[in-house]
Amino acid sequence: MTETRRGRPRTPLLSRESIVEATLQVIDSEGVAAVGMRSVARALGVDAKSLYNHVDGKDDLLDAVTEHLLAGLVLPERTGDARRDLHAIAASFRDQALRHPQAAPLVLTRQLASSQALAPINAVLEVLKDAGAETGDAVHMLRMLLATLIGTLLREVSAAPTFGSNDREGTLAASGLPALIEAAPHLARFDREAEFEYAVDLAITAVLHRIDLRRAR
Amino acid sequence: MTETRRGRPRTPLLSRESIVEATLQVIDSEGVAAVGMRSVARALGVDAKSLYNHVDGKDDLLDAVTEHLLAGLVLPERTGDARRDLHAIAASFRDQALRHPQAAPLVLTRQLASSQALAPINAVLEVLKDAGAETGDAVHMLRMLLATLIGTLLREVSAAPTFGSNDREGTLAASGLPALIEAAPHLARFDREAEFEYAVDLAITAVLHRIDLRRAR
DNA sequence: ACCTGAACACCGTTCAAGT
DNA sequence: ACCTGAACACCGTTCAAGT
Repeated sequence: MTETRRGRPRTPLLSRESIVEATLQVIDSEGVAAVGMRSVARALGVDAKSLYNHVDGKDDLLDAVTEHLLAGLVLPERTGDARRDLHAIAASFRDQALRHPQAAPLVLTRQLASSQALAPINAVLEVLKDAGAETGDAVHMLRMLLATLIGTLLREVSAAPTFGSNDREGTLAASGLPALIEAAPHLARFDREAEFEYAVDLAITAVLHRIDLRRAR
Repeated sequence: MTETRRGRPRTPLLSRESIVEATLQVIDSEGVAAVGMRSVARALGVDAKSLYNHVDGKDDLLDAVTEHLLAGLVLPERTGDARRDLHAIAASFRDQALRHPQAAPLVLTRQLASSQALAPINAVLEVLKDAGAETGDAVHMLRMLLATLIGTLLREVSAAPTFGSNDREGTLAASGLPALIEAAPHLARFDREAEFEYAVDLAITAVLHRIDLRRAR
């Protein structure tokens, strides 16, 4: 009966964006394992069920966070030097992934068909193509570069097993494995930045080298 | 008072080993997300709380599964050919990881100081050293190889974003990104075995090439 | 359109029993 | 030594309200 009654508008308390930001707060302060409908809602001073008006569920929430992070990636200007350009793309991906270190596993691990994820892919393909790679090869190279990048970063945020960093040397020394014992001092130290540079540089070198080989027929 | 009374021995229903095996059954049939104290106990016809007599909690249970899988890795015989040997180690790692495809993320992702994990590390270091790598370099190379291996396998079991496989070409075509559109047909196909060979071979080639460079001073 | 109360079917884990 | 009943403090999610 009173359908025409224009009630107070009441600006909405929540939005997908504000929920994503609150989730990032939870992740930054308590880790990704602490993310839940209830914890995120608490950070917003709201009931957990309210989130369902803006988000499809927990899984969709985590997708939204991942997408948000990927969207923040800033692609570097092309310089014309393939090595420099690939390096710059990798570096900006790393920068973005490490802006919220606790959230990194999301970005590195979640399968996302999102358009946000496509821009960096396109950028890498462009560089490879201009460097002389045939399209089919470029895709294989892209995948190899991505694998190295992801594997390296996963390790850096220490969610992957590479057995170094704070492995106490004792375990290694007690292993009875000679090559391991000899390398123990090196395995015990881990310079994140240097390790990233090393792995990415090696991968890029390999790719560019292979392009040259193919071009020479 | 009746302490001397030797009651029926009653062979225990559970063991750490049997629990691990039941967990693998759950993982194989319902995925790693379905693992829980209750689901594993159900597979054993036992109450969930009983598991706590053999396992420290859910996290320790998953560690035990990871360790069990790593322990099953069979290292190949050395042939003297570094390339062949590295390839064989990578292949046996992949074989083991794919024996329980749903469990692969565990093996690829869980930080484990376990001695089970050390044997393959030692094997790679040995090959690199015999190929002429200085110990410090060998550790960097090991980490790079591992990163590529893990990144590739994560993608293969489709827990990592590389944007191919069943990405419908439509999304790519609609992206408006030229290099992506051109590569769409290649991005849409993904031969697991071939992709693995390609990435691992590229990484191994890069490492062996760098060893040669260093040896030449 | 957006938020919540009541409610449901789950979790992992502790601890005091029981045998 | 090993297993469980009772119990606790959690989960994600649905649905029928309320405004």
